[in-house]
Amino acid sequence: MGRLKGKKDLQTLTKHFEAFEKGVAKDNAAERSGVTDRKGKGKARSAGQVGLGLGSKVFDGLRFCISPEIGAVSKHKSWWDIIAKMGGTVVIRPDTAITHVIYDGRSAALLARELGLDTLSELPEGTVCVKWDWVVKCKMANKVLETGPWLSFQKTAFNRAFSSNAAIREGSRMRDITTDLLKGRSISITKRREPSASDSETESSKKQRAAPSVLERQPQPPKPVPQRSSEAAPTAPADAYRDNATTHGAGRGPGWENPLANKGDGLDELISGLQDGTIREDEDESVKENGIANEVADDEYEGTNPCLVADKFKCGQNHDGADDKSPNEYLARKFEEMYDLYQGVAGKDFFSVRNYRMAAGIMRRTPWPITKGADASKIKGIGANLAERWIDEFLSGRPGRLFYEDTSQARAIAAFKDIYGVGKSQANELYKRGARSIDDLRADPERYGLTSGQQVGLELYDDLRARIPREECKAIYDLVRSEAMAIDPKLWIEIMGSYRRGQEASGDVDFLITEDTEDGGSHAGVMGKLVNRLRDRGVITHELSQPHDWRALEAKWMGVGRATPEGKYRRIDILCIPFDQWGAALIYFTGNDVASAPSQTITAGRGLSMGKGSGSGCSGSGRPKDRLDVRSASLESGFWASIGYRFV
DNA sequence: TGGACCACGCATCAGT
DNA sequence: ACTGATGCGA
DNA sequence: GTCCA
Repeated sequence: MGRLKGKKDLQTLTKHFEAFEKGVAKDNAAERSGVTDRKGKGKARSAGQVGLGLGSKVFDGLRFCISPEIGAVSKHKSWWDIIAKMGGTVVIRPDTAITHVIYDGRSAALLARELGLDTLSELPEGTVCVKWDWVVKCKMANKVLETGPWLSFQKTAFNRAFSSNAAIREGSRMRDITTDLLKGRSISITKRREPSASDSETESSKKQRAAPSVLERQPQPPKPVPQRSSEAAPTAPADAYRDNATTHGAGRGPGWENPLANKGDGLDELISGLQDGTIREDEDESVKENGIANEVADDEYEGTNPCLVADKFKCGQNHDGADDKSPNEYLARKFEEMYDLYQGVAGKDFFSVRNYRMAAGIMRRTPWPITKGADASKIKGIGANLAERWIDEFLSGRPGRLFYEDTSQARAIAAFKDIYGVGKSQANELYKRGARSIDDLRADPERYGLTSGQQVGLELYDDLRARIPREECKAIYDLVRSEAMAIDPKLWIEIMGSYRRGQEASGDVDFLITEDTEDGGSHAGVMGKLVNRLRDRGVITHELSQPHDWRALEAKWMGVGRATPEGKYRRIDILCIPFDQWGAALIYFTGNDVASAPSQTITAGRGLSMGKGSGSGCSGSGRPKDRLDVRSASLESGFWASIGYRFV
């Protein structure tokens, strides 16, 4: 009887709560400035005002934790409101300053779990668990009543454990609000997870984890195509394709040779050029951002990096080795540490984390030694926050916030994030809900409300995490291609990703499919047939996402399959694209970290965008950026040249 | 002070 | 049933 | 997180 159906509930409620907190802050401000008539509308409010009279803060100094409950958003809202009106403070997660917990349920173990604690003994000493009724009575009496009759749990095991276990709390890392006022910081409970008696009592009857969502549903049968060809592609006016057609017909550019006729197409050569040792496959993220950072830094300090473009994506630049050139290597590493650490941490927004990474690049590229934060804040990209809060702390040499981060938590969350379908947000949520290992999740999947896709990810955790040997990619490719050919021999189908980059192993296998429209052909509808056939052959075993429109020229399918019934399960993506995007898509979806990631970045930096939007120049929308349709192949070579990027 | 900064398609879900 | 927001992968 | 209107 999960009171908490899923993590979504908590998230939703949290959102409401944040809104509520804002409202309270505003109200307080308004009160201070003498505005008494607030535009509140709940009956709870007026009742409270009537009952209390002005300035009567019955709950002044008390701090309440109300555990989230599903399907009760409005109830909680009114509860918060009432307590706030009575002068109390409301929090949604327990901290070291709470005085009361509102709980109407029946089991201490349940409550502990809902609070994200291992046991209630982690609550601050003296915390009282009371039923909501107590608040109501207090409100009516206009004073704080004895809690006796309204205790959530009568004097029993809980209360005993409570008082006798005070010492344990030393180890608990429940948020100490006296030292940690940081907003958004997640509460970390690192006490070893010891299943309590009540845990097993309430959980043992759980049924086996839900079966992985094996395919049972067939894609819809093909329908007649209303639209006739890619000319009608919605992404750009027909004019935009004129040029493409030319290049198209010529078929000169890299990636334009028909793979059927010519297995190794032009891009392969380009790719091989990429691999000549200066480029490391796994550099990914930091590379592109360093690119920006370099640019930024270079603006400020000309001459430090004479060969800007050339250097930018040569990831050969030492990342971890001694970089003697930089007097600020120490700081750079610290920021890289921060980036690694916070990347998986909820509560840090995308841009903040990205800036840590940028800061690392800036540090490394700043030619003069930074000795204090104030110096650094002069640099574009380093603001007051980074300078004062972080750089000064790093330079002080004292263990700072970074030092105190909980690595066991980080490790658990990192493991969760490796589950397909579980990202930063969910990984943190799972931890909050008490999970500490993959086995915890497997032992009781229902408790965590995993989606079907996530269940597949959990079920196939090891397989999906494993790299796929090139050999096996090839085997899968052959299977897929033969089915595709059986559907329509004129299809173009190419394997993408790291396989295409010549890597020895890949994380997944993805396919790009199109068909030349020249002779009226079209690959519309192929996706469904192909998936069906592969499923029948047992190549495809699980489905993770389907295209909205199986017959669209642009469609994406994601799932799991294997080359042989004994083989490991592998992630498989299939992508259909309009024919005229083939060339660009080859580059784009080959997804080379060197080519694709920085190309987005670098174009963005130059006021261009790789979005699939309009053709060139959409000033009408007032958009600051000119749009360059990269997907139009004719622009391809010119595009890459225009941004000053060369493959070799 | 508040918005821009940011790929995009699909799944899921809150709100209505 | 529909819409908009969010999370996710890549 | 920083930067800019």
